[in-house]
Order: sequence, then structure tokens, then C-alpha cells
Amino acid sequence: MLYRNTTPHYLEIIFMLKEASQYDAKVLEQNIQKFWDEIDAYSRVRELRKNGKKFFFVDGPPYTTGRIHLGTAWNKIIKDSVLRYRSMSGYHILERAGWDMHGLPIEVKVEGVLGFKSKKDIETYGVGNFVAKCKEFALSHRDEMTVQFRNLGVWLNWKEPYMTLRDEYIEAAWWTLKQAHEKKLLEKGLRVVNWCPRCETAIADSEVEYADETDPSVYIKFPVKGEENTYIVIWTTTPWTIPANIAVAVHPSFEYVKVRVKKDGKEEILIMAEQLMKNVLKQGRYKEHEVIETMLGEDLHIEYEAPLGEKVPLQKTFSHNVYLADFVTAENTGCVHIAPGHGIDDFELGKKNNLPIFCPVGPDGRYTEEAGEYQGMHVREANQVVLDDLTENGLLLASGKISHRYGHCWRCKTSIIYLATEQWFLRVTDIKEQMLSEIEKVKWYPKWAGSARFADWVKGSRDWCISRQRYWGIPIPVWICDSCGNIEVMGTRKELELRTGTSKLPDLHRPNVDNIHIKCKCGGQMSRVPDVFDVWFDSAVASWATLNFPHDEKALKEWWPADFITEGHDQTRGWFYSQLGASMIAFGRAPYKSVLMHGFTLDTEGKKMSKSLGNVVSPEEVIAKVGAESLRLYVLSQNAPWDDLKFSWDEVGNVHRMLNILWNVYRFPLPYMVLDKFGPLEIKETPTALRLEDRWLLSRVQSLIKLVDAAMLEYNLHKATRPISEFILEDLSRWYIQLIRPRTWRESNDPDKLAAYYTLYEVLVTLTKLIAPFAPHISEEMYQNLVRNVDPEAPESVHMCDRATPREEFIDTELEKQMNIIREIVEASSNARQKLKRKLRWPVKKIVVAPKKEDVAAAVRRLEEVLKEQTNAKEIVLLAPGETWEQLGVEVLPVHAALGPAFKKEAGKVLAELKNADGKAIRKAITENGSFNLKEWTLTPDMVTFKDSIPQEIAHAGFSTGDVYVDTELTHEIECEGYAREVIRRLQDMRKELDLLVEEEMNAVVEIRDERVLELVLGSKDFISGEVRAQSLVLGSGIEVEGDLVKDWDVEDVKMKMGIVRIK
RNA sequence: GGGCCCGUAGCUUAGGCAGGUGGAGCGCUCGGCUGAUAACCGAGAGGUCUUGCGUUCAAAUCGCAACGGGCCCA
Repeated sequence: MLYRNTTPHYLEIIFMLKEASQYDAKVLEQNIQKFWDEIDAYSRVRELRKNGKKFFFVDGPPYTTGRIHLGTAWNKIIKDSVLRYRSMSGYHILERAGWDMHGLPIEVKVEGVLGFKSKKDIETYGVGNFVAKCKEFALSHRDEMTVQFRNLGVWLNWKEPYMTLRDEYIEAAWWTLKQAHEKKLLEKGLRVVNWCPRCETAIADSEVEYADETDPSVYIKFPVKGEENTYIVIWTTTPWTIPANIAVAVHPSFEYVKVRVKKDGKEEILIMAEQLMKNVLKQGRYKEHEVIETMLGEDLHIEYEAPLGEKVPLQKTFSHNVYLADFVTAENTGCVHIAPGHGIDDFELGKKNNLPIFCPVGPDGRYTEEAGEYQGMHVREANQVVLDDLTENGLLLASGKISHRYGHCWRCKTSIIYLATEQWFLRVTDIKEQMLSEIEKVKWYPKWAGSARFADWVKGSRDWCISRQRYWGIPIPVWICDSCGNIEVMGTRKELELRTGTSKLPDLHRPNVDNIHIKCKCGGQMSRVPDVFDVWFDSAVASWATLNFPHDEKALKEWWPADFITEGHDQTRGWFYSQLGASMIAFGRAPYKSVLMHGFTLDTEGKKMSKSLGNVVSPEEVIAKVGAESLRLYVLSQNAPWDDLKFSWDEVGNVHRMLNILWNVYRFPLPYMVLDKFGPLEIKETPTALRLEDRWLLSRVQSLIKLVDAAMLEYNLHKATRPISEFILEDLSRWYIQLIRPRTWRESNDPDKLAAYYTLYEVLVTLTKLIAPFAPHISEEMYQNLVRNVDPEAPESVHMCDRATPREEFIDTELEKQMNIIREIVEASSNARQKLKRKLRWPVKKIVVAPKKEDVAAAVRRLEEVLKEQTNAKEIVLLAPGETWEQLGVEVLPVHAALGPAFKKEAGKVLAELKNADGKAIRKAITENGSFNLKEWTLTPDMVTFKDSIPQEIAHAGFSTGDVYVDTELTHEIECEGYAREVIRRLQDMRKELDLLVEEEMNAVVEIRDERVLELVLGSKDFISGEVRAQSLVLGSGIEVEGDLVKDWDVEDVKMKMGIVRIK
């Protein structure tokens, strides 16, 4: 790792430095993050852009439960990359990290710590004490999570995050509710809500989690009034709701039947949907049946007796009838048990028909006094008791079990129940149309996230129940008069203080605001509704709360609405929705202009990561193995952002390898540049000595910038990062670095070498800026060394630089295409070499390129030198497009099926002659004249086919637009060089084994037993000495070999013994 | 049960909107390079593009259905 000079930049700064040979991500990242802290890079970058175009981003606040997981890491990495890119593009970014800190999840955790079982325990402990514990929990977890996010290199405003527990935030929520009240969108009402009997609170639709559970599946007979032994049959999975039954619903257009059935000698008449009769009779094990009447649902006018009337006396005061409903489906019996106090559809039907909303169950899940004999029993235990009672009454037709998806409290996992309770609602159904039209104005990435998914959810949404009967949350700022029922909503702390005469509330949480009363106009006393807000309402106001509205109206005018937000697809029903709802109420428009919806992280099998499956991979684990940078680039490049990400260690490893190669590419030229005192600042103009390969790389990097910009415009982070990796691997590492190696070794200070330095430097600096948003650490490291160490005037951090922009003067797309062709030819030639087992170390006499098209020929002509070097060929022969190489023979392949019938007995002779005939002549005659005379026989085109025959020492391989022939014939010159290189490579290998420095000299002895080979190698003695830095080199056969290291070698079946000696 | 998305080589994926011979990386096998070197490079084998039906001269691509996975809802 290089020593970084962090002293103020007026001091003369040294020069580029060599880098560590190993890419150690962890050390590098820690150093860089420390460096950012030291110079306060984050704040200075924001300050630097403060005159730029405004870009307002709202961070979807993670819930402060503890550790971050891979999904939250991905989420923040996307945010960070987008914001860094925007910042480098000149935008003035406003963003605060956000924390969601209220609500049931934390209450449940704290209850767990304190060993509480119910709300009573909390009340005994004291609401103030409990709330203090919750606050402490939220704050400490926020600190832990902040560290984890920062370790990912995520730059958000961590110093001034918005927190839902702060008074300013609470006031934003209060203010918003006041708007709802003023616009008559706030309503208190009796509704059936999802209810958690453990937490004793209403739960939002969006808080209900669905999971499989096994429940009773029972068929029950309700006795029809005035008709003996006649029953209407219903089906339910919640027998505990039978004591609250008020009605039965049927579908108006289904056919219903009255069936006479017999079992155990008893006869009864059952009513059910015609199409479900078979099922019901099977369930009841009725052997005989007879349909006695058929009618439509709308004609079914029936009154029946409450099935448990004698147990629940209140039931005797209600009348029970059959009603029509469209929601009835052709399942089970086609007759639906209706308990308006315990079901949403039931409730609606009850309201419509003025039925009593009978709900004999209390908040704790126990039956109330209204339930008669069942009073005090918990509904969970009631199922069996109710079934037993029904059996006793002879009303249970069948009883079984069913496994189905059922709603649970998302935090404590208790099965929810439906209860009719008094709750506070936001009437979002009144503004649904406006919400839908706002959705269309927002830019969604991908499109379907808004037009299909979100719009669909909003269409089906109901009024939003915002009240919770809990403690740790924003208190609902509604005061009601005890005597006249008048309502007042407090919009701010100030308003509350003015209205009540109180001041110096420690904060706005419960219980501080609980015992404050207001005098009503009517003279009565007003008290606060004891409820707190649904937490989703907290985060819903984030976009203005983060701007400190309502206190700071100026900020709202300048920044709001948000330019961009991004969250996972679960937030469709969550934050995308809650924000839209609250914002429509408060401001009448969507609070965001564009939304990127991203996916979920799954395990390699594509399954959800969960603790119970044991397949969870934590961000820390990944960082510990390969560093944050690899994780960042992995999650950005692996998938399209909106697809789910199947986590794979192998792929993470590939990304890490790519970064390692980038590291190698970057540090490769440093020793040479340092040695040569290469000064990039001294080069004011593009060097004239640029080779074609230099111009090619310069052009490639400009094209890359354009690709990245185009992808970022659409938040296609995968399409931005993949081409970068490809450029690093293919263009830089595999091609350009290989091409310029000989140039960098040159010891003189010639323009050719400088041109390579210039190119590599220019490209690496550009690349540094280009990758900075995605890989902020390694790019900073490279920047500090390549730029800051050379130019004290340069911005202190790469993140303070402007984004890389394409330099048009370098673009040569023609050259890029031509280089691609050359690369294809090089690949084909190594393919061909491999066929004849001729290593690249051995030069070849010539390479013949047979192009199919002129552009291939043009590429070869233009880039001949590159081609020659990379194929290690002494000569390149280029044929005209379409031309056949004259050294290829033509093999004539006889078509026996045609020759046989034509020449009969003589066919054998013809075949024999054909073998020795001149293939080329035959092909020429056949193609030009349509026939060929072979002695006395005339050959026609149907009798022969042709194939190019390739001489033995020629290796052939095709590429997409041509063919390559490699002439592998050995000459004296080639053998000299080949063997010399074999010897050199082995001596180098031994040097390394002895840990000799690159420039360190040595003495060497090489014994070669084969006289001919010895002769060949002797001819290259000086060449070898130079390459391996040998002061003395002794070559011979039968000589004594000794030294600091002695090794036996087998070089292409020739035995050699080599010894080298370190010079002290 | 409904909505949306996804299903391509052993693994991770490109291509799909605009139909015309399916392209990578990893792994595997074989080879190369050796002044990036506890690195790097090349080649080869590997695919009924989940299944079925349809539209079309032609379907991985368009349509319908089924199956499997994910998120959301009932």
C-alpha cells in the first residue's frame, strides 16, 4: 500500500509511487475510508457542488432492528452509486440517511427483553419507562447499522440523518394529519380491521404477513325456521366466529338445490349450491339423496335460527336471513357464513343491509359478555368448543383440516383475527383517481413497476387505518371533547402549547402528551385519542420531514418533490404507497419524480434468505472475504436492478478477480514510469508518436464512457458496470498491456515508449473517474497516486472531479472495428498453432490471411505490425478477398454414386487415375467448362467434389470473416530463437526461485547434451545473456554444472542442466 | 384464487421491446505464457433456450396454457 501524503497541497508533492503487488481490498478500503474522514471528503463534495442543479433524494429509512442484510446493502449501494454519479455530473445533492425507529417491531423486541407477555405488563412497568427503553433500543441499533453501511463505502448524510423519533419529524406527521382533517379526509369509524390479539392492536393491510397454517375446515347446518329438519349448509375455517353469525350470503345467479338426504335412517333436507352438491354430500357421507327443488340464489328467501342461540342469548334478539352477494364463489357449499363483526366482506354486507355489527370479542382475543356462555374464552381455544357444541346440537355436517395461507402479525407471527373496532382512517379511496393519475406522471424504472404493479395495488387499496393501540410511536394529535364530541387536530408543538398552555414538554412521545387537556368551546374537556400512528405513516411523510417542514418552508419550495427514490419491490405496497397517499393529502401531488424499483436477494437456489432456512449470507461475511468493492460491483453488475439477485460466491469471486486484474493493470506500468520519471503534466499535447494500438485504446475508452452514460440515464446500473469490467479484462489486460510490454522494457527514453505511457496514463485516469461512482475505494487509491501525487492542483479526491466525458478527438470507431478483426485473427492463429503443437514462444515463418471481405484486408494492412507481433510471425501474407492461397492443394473427392453408373467396369480405373490427377486443373476445368477430360473419360460436375488440402507443416483455422494459415516450417533462424527462448525462460524461472531482483546480475552455466541444439543455442549466446542479465554465461556439453541453484530440465526431449550463481 | 416479475450449458448470466445459425464468465479437459508472475492467456467439450399448444415461410424472442421460483394481494 502506498504512503499517502495527506499534507496540505501547497507542499511540493513527490511523484507517482509503486504499489503493493497484492490487491488487498480490506486494507485499501480502510485506508481510503480513513482518508475520506480526515479530509471530510463527503461534506466537501456536497459543498463543492452547491451551485449545481438540485437533485433531491430521499432515503427509504431502514428499520432500526439491528444488523443490515444483503438486501439492505444492495439498496444502499445502488443509492450511493447513483448519487456519486450525479454528484460527479455536477448536481447539488440533498440527501439525508433516514431511520425508521417507531412501532411494534421494536416494542415486541423490548417486550421480549423485559419478559413481558401483554399490554398489562407494559402498563404496570410504566409507559414512560417502556418508551424510554424503546428509544434507547432504536438509537443504539441505528449506531450499529450506520457503521455497517459506512463500511460499504456508502456516502449519505450520516451526521444529520432524519429520524422518525425526533420531535421535528413528529411535527411533520402531525402537520400532515391536520391537512387530512382540514380536507375532510380524516375519519373515525367502526370498521373491521386486521387485529393482532397478542399485540392488542389494529394492523395495517400492509403489515399482514401471509403464511401457511392448518385450520379446521367445517361444514355446518343452520336450521331453517319453520321447516322441520331443513338446513342451509355453510362452510368455514373459523368456527369461533359462529357465535357472531348474523346472516348467510348466496350468489344471486347460482343455482341452489333442496336435497332430501338420508343417513343412519334419519332423513333431512339440505340447501346448497347445485354445482357443489356432490362435494357436500360426500363430506357428510350421505349415501342416498334426492333433489326436490331447484332455484336461483336470488329466489332464496329464508330465515334461519342462530346455530348457537341458546349459548349466546343476545343472538335471540337478532333475526337471521339469507342475503345476496357477488363475492360468493362456487366453492365448498356456495352459502357463506356472515359475521359482520369478524370479516371485511361480512362487514360491508352488514352495513349495506343494516345488519347488526355484532362483535362479541375483545381486544385481547377473548369473548366478551355479549358472547354469553363463551365469555372469557380465548378465540384460539374456542374452535373446538364451538365444534363440540354444534355436534351436540346435531348441526355439524363434516369436520376436517385444511392447510391454507392465512394472515399473521408481521412481527409476533400471531394469527390475526378480524374485529370490528373504532379506528381512525385516512379516506384514500376518495382520492384514488388522483393517485392513479399521479402514478402516470412519475417515471418508473422499470416501466411496469408503476403502470402494472403499483397501479394495480392502488386500484385495489382501501381506506388506510392509521391508528394503533400501542405506545412506541407518534402520538395521534387528535383531541376529542368528552361531552360534545368535537375534534381538534394539533399541527405542531407550538400549536399544542398555545392551545393547552403547557410548555417544556420533554418530547412529543407518550406519555408526555397523554394527560394534556384542552377546554372545548362547549365548556367540556378535550382529551387526546390514546392511539399512536401506524409506522407506515411515519415514513410516509419522509420527503418533507427530511426537509424540516413545516418549520422550513423555504427548503420545501427549493427541493421538493424528490427527484429520485429507489427501494425493493416489497415497497410497492409499503413506502411507494404510503408516501403517495400522504403526499396527495398534504400537497395533492406525488412526492417523487422517478422511482427505481429493485429486486430481492435470494440464495443460490433462488429461495428467500431466511434465518430458519440457514441460507443467510451477511454483507460482513462478503466484505471479510473479498472486500466491500467486490460486493458493490457484484450486486451492481450481476443483475438488472429490478430482477431478484441470486447470490453466488463464485460470481462474487469473479468480480474480485476482475478488481485484482484492474489492480495489476494499474500497478504494472508504475515501476517503469517511476524509473523514467514520467511526468504527465509536462505533456501538453497528444504525442505524435502514438501508435495505432494507442489510438485504439484511447478510442475504446471514449466509447466506454458513452455506454456508461447511456445506461445511467435509465438507471441501468448493470449495463453501466458490465462494459467497464469487460473493458478492463479484454481491452486493457488481455490486449493493450500485452501489446505495450516490449515498449515499456525499452531502456532509452524514446517517444515510442512515452506514447505508451501517455496512453496508459490517460486511459487509467479516465477509467478512475469513470468507475468512481461504483468502485469508490480503488478508484480513489488510483487517483491519489496517478493524479494527486503528480499534480498538487488537482482536486483532493476523485469524487470531487467532474465525471469523465468522451473526448471526441480520440474516437475512431473504424479503428475499433479493425482491432476486433485483428484480435480474431490472432485467436485463430493461436488455435491453428495449437493444432500442430507449436508454442507461441517459437516464431513461425509466415502467417497467411485469407480474408472474405475487403474490410478484413484493410484491417490487416493497417494493423500488420500488431498482428505480426502478437502472432510471433516473421511475415504476414495477405491474400485478396476471396482468393485461395496457391500453396493449398486441391483434393478431388469422387462421388461413387455417379461414377459407378457412368463408367461401369472402368470405374475402378477412373478412381485410381483420379488419385494421381492434378486436383487444381480438374477444379479449374469443371468450374470453367463444366467438364474435364481425364484420359479417355469425361468427368462432369456431379462426379466429383473438391476440398482444399493443407500441406503438412501448415496449420489452419477459420475466423468469422476469413481463414488463417500458419506456416510452421522450422528454419535455422527459427530454431535458434526457439531454443534460446526455452533456455531464457528456464533461467528466468530459476532467478525467481532464488529471489533475484529484476535488475540483479548473475552468472550462469548451461549444459546441453544434444550437440545440434547446443550449436543452435550458442548462436544466441549474447541474446540470452542480455535477457537474463548474466555477467557470464557458459554453454557446453559434458561440462560441470554448479551454483546457488542447479536444476535439470527437459526441453522438448533435449536434456539440459542449468546452474546459476548470485553475484555478491 | 388474483396482479406483477423471473425460468437460457453443471453454476451465474447476455440476447427477448423491433422473430431469421444462442453469446459470455466460472467450473471441467487440454494447451500456452513466464520482466503483471501465489498472477495471466488460448483452445475444446457442454444448450430439446422449463413444458405443451398456437401465430408465422421462420419462435429463445410474439400469444395462450401448465409447471417451478420471487414479491405483493385475497
